[in-house]
Amino acid sequence: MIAGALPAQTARMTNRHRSPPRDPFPHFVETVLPAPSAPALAPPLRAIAQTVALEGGQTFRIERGADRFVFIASGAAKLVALASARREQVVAFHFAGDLLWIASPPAHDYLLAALAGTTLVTFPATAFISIVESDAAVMKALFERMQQALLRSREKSVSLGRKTAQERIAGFLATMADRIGTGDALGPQVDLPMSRRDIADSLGLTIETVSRQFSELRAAQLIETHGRSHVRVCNLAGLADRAGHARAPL
Amino acid sequence: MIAGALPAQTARMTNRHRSPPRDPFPHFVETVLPAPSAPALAPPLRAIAQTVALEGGQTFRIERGADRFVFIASGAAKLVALASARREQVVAFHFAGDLLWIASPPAHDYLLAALAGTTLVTFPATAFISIVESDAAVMKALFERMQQALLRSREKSVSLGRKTAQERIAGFLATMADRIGTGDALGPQVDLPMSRRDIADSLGLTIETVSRQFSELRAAQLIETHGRSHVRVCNLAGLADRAGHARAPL
DNA sequence: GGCGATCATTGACCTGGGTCAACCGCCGAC
DNA sequence: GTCGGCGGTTGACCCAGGTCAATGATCGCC
Repeated sequence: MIAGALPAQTARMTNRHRSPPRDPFPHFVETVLPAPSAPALAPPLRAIAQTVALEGGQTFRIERGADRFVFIASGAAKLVALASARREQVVAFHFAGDLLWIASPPAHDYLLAALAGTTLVTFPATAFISIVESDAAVMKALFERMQQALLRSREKSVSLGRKTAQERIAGFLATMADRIGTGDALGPQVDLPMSRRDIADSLGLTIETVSRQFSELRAAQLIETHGRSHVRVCNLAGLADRAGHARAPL
Repeated sequence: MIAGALPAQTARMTNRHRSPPRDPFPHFVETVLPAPSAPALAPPLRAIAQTVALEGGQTFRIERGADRFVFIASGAAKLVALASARREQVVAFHFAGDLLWIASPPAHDYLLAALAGTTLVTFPATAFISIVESDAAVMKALFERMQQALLRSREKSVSLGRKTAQERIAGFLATMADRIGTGDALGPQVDLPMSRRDIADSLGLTIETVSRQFSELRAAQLIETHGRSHVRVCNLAGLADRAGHARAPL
């Protein structure tokens, strides 16, 4: 079940920031379980929990038919659907604090790949549900997380189905500024944990197109980039504008 | 909240099959509520339920900030995100028996449009949840429906992000054969309730491309069509093959 | 049964972004 | 510091599918 490294990538993945192996389970409890529910549910959940530490580039594969819940205690990861040999679709990015659910899919295989050092707490879905199902508050919390995932996925459908390359990139950067940006909302900074390839695979584009659009947004003074991953958003409104998030007036 | 007709469409929408206005609420109860939960929950749910009958082409719009659950008692509908003036993305098709949840979206407006005569039972989301949240079995059932919606949405992302026009159409037809097909699995027949435009808006294509791909699949003997909406799948395996549903070997 | 509007199909052409290829520059290793 | 390699950028070209336009098929209506 665990973490075969993608062939080409491991060599250079160093353990620069090897953090002390602190138990991530309490973090899961306080993030996911409403306070009143925690004491009763934490012990049985801990009994079925598995903790996985991934280095950047390593993957967590879901075998066919074995649904799992995965809590991201730290780090960042991409959820990838394998359409075929050289066609991967990044279905979602997930960051520390996210809880996701990966199912046995009808049409494609999925895998979760760490973008950097990442710690996961995972549970078999059926056992997880049967522990938690009697607790309405937890089910409601789960439910709301799934709603959010569904909403994000639908927004992605709009992006993939009806937007130009520039709109997708602008929307992507605006979303990232919102989800993992630092600094004030007027000039947020983002340290992108994913490569250009990951961005391309998420937005249904190629790395070349991603790169060209970054260059255009840079030329238009909407963003500044430093190094491969650091982006400073100079004009968030302008960016959102180019993202084509048009609502019906009023 | 209700059913403004899309401007251009109402004129010809006739009430050919005007069915007697049977109360759809019991259908909701038996489809969505597990039997043991029904007696306790049905009355309070009925108190907040609104029944809506739509003719083909009429829409049910969700106003900003008012999440609703919608049960489709009969008929068929498309859930549309309004990307902008002439860019609509059909985010999902739904058929009788489906329960969906429509939220106040962050970036786009959504609306539900009937593809034919359709009966809905709708509930304000917050009130609905607070009634059912104490019932683990119902929450679990809701949860599973949302999982399925999420899975479908992710599959749509793969389709929109990484598939060719022909793969999208083949996959669409295979899915429709599965969801609303009649007859044996070897030669299922489908009566498509949606127009070519709806299909195009769902798959991120244009009507012309949809039409061309239908023609190609017809020429390849994979399907036969009669009239606008009737499709007979002659070779489901071949269709699935062209859908590019490549799983990793094994 | 025939009319007419709308939807679907087909063809000709065009373009956004994919593909292929060359180069650059960041970053970790030593 | 300098070296090497990978990831990113840039340019030239091409093609799947979008656009524009004209014709044909359905189907509700009278």
